[in-house]
Amino acid sequence: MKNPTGTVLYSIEQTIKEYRKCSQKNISRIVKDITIDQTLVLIILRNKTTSSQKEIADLIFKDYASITRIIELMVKKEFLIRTSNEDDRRKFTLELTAKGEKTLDLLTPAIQQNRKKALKGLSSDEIDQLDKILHKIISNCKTQ
Amino acid sequence: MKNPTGTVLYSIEQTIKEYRKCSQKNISRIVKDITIDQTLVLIILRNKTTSSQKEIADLIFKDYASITRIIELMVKKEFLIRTSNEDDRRKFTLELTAKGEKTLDLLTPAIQQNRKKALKGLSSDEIDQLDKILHKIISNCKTQ
DNA sequence: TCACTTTAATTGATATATCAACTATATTTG
DNA sequence: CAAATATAGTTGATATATCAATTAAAGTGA
Repeated sequence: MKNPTGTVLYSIEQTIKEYRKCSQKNISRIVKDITIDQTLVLIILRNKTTSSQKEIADLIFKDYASITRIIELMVKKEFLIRTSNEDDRRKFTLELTAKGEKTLDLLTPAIQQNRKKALKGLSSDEIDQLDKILHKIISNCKTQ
Repeated sequence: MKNPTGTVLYSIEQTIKEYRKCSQKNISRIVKDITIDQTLVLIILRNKTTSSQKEIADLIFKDYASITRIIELMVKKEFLIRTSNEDDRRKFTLELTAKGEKTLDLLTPAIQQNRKKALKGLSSDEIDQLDKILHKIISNCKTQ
């Protein structure tokens, strides 16, 4: 393997890119006009309808600015309804529309299949090991 | 740890994001006006001045369209010189300018430090393990 | 209560990601 | 050789990433 950096960090980047590419392809087969990031937002909001944009951003490691624009698109495409939160008028309440629900239902099998496919042949021991090492790297990067 | 997907794939994404954020911050301290992707292109071109845009794209998993635009910016900022290749006139030859060389020299210690910091406390055994598992995932994603 | 600080979200600017359509040049094949 | 095909790169459109500056609403403390 030619690796211009000579570090495993390069493999991490390669992995996530391959996974995203493959996931997007499978999702697009079923629903055109939705991205995997938008799908992830649907997943988050289905479980917890009270999420604010900040909570979503923190949950999926995105900038608030990115979330603003993703949500905006999803509202325009009628996957979501955004209403201002009366308890805290800086916030919004985000909910799936019927179309959003239906879309997520349609995509759920593909999403599960994508994950299963990516992790095929890995023992739960290997996955635990992987997660542990990754979190060590995350913590290293965070300590400044 | 709250993980909305419940899979390690989420940790992979988180890891690369933290690493990129941390790397960009340290690079920006030294050279303003350069991105980590541009830095990576400098690194690649220093080792092998004959690289075409396609070769660079394949090496760092980027779309040809992305490379076109990254190179364009780097030429504009005078990090690179782009000349058309007489052997194959579809291609270009890319070379670092003196400014590109100097910039990379300036950044090299920070780049090495970033990598070292991210992987601090990991045994070479763990790193091998990590790389092996990641390549299994990559290969899973590629087999369609 | 009023000034100060913090928080949630937005906006503008710029960089990158991705897909599709396209141009120009090379290569292959009948 | 001519037609078909493949390759290298570009361009347009749209989505996301990131930073900095800004707005509006809460929260805090004297």
